[in-house]
Amino acid sequence: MSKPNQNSTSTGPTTSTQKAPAKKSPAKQAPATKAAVKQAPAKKAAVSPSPERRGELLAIAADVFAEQGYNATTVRKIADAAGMLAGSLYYHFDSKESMLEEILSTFLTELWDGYDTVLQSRLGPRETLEALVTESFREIDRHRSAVAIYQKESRHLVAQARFQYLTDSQQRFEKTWLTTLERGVAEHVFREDLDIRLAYRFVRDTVWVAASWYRPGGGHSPEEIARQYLSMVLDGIAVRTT
Amino acid sequence: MSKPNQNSTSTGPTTSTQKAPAKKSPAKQAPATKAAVKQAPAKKAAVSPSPERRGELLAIAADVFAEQGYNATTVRKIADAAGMLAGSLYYHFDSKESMLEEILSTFLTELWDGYDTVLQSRLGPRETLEALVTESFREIDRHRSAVAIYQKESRHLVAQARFQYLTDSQQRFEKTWLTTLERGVAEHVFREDLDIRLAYRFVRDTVWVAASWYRPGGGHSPEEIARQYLSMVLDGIAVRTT
DNA sequence: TAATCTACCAAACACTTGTTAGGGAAGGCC
DNA sequence: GGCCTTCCCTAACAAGTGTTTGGTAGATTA
Repeated sequence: MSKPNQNSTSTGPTTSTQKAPAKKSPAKQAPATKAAVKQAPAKKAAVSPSPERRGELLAIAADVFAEQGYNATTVRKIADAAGMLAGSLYYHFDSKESMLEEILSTFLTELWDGYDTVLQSRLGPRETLEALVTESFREIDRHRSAVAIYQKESRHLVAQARFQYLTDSQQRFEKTWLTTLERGVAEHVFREDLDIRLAYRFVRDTVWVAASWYRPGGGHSPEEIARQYLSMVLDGIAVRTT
Repeated sequence: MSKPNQNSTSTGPTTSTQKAPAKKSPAKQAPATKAAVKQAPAKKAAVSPSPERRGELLAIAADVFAEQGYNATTVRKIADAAGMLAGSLYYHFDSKESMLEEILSTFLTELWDGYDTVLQSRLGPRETLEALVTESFREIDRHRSAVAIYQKESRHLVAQARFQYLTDSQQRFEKTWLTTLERGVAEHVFREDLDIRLAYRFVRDTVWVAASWYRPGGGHSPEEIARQYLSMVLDGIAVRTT
C-alpha cells in the first residue's frame, strides 16, 4: 500500500556498476514475493519520498554510524535519533545497508569531484600534493561522519559486490597518489631515498585519520590544519640543521 | 558442575582499578540467579582452566575480532575458528566482552613495559621519539590484531567503567608524547612554529594506523619501517632546498 | 578400580535484530 | 465533499544473539 522507497539516487560513483539487487543480506528471510527478484522491476522512476527528508535522515544515520560503529548501530537507535520508530525508516530506505551505501557513495562522489578539479589543473607534483591534501581536509570538514564510517567499515565491505565502488575508488586513489609521488621524485622535489609505497600510505593515513578527532568549529579551519599537516609531511618536525 | 573460568589474569594495566563485575551487557536477560551479583564472589582463586589454552583461544579471538570487528564477531565464529562450539568458550571465559578486555589489557601492559624501558633511559627528546616510535612498531609486529582492535573499538569502550584503563592509558600516552615534543622544542631539536597538539596527533596517528596494513613477514622488519617513518616524520618527504 | 578433574558437547533460554504488513492521520487537489 | 498522496505508527515475524545448564569422554590421581 505504501512503499515507494529504494535508492534511486545512489549514483554509484567512480564506476557506475549498477549491480542488480543481488539480495543477500541477513538470512534468507521472508520467502514471500518469491518472484520480483529476477531482474529488478525496471527502476520504478525516481521520486516518491522527498529527497530532502532522505537527506536529513541520512545525516542522522551517518552520525550514529560514525559514533557507535555500523554493526553496533541498530535501526531503532537511528529511528530514536530521528524521533520516529524503526519501521518508519523503511518508508524511505529499503534496508539498513542501503543507508550505509548511500552515505558512502554520496561522500565518495563529492570527494572525487573535488579531486578531479585539482587534477585537471595540472599543477606540479608538490602543488598537486598540497592541493589534494587541502581538498581532503575540506571533505573531512564537510563529511566528517561519512569519512569516519569509511575509515572503520570499508575494510569489511569491500568483499561485498554491492560495495564494489569502494574498491574502485581505493584503487584510483592509490594510483593518483602514487603517480603524484613518482612524478615528484622524477622532478627532484620529493626525496628519492624513500620507499614510495610507504610514503603513499604515510601521506594517505596521516590525512584521513584526522577525521577521528577533527571537530568542525574547533578553532582550526580545514585549510589551517592542512597547512600545518603539509608543513610536517613536507619538511618534517625536526629543526633543519642545514 | 563445571565453571571455573573468569578473568583472573586481567591485571588491568597502567591503573589497577579492578572494578567489580558491574553487569550491564546485553539486556537484563535471565532473571534467574537473582542474587550473586551484589559483590562478586570474592575472586575465586586464580586457577583451573589452563592459561596456555586461554592464550591460544585469545589469540584466535583477537584475529577474528581484528578482521571482522568486535560487534560483527559472534561467539560462534570464534568457536568455529577454534574448532569448538560456542558454549564451550564459556568454560574458559565468562563473557565475550571479557575476552576483549583481556586481549586489550594484555597488549597495553606489554606496550607500557616497552615504553617504560625507553623512558627510563632518559634519552634526549629526539632519541626518545625515535625509540618510542621504534618500540611502537615492534608492538604492532607482536600484537597486530590487538592493535587493530584497539584502533577500531577503543573509542566506543571508554564510556564503560570496565575499560577505564583504556582512558588512563590514553592520557598517559598523551602526556608522554606531549612532554617529549615540548622538551624537543625547548632544546631546539623540534620546530617551534608548529601546533604541538597537532604534531602530537600527527605522530601518534601515523604510527598506529600502520597496524591496519602491516603484515609481519612482508619484507619489512618493524625496525626498517620505523626508520623510514621516522625519516619522513622528522625530515619530511620534500627535497631539502638548503 | 573408583573418584576426580579437565575440557568439551548438546540443547535450550531469553532477548535483540532487521524487516514487513496493514492501517491511519494530515494535508493538498478535483 | 471525496480522493489521493505523504509520512509515520502499531504490531508482529523469523533469524540470530550471548549465555546457561546439565551431561560426558578421557585423562589423572588415589
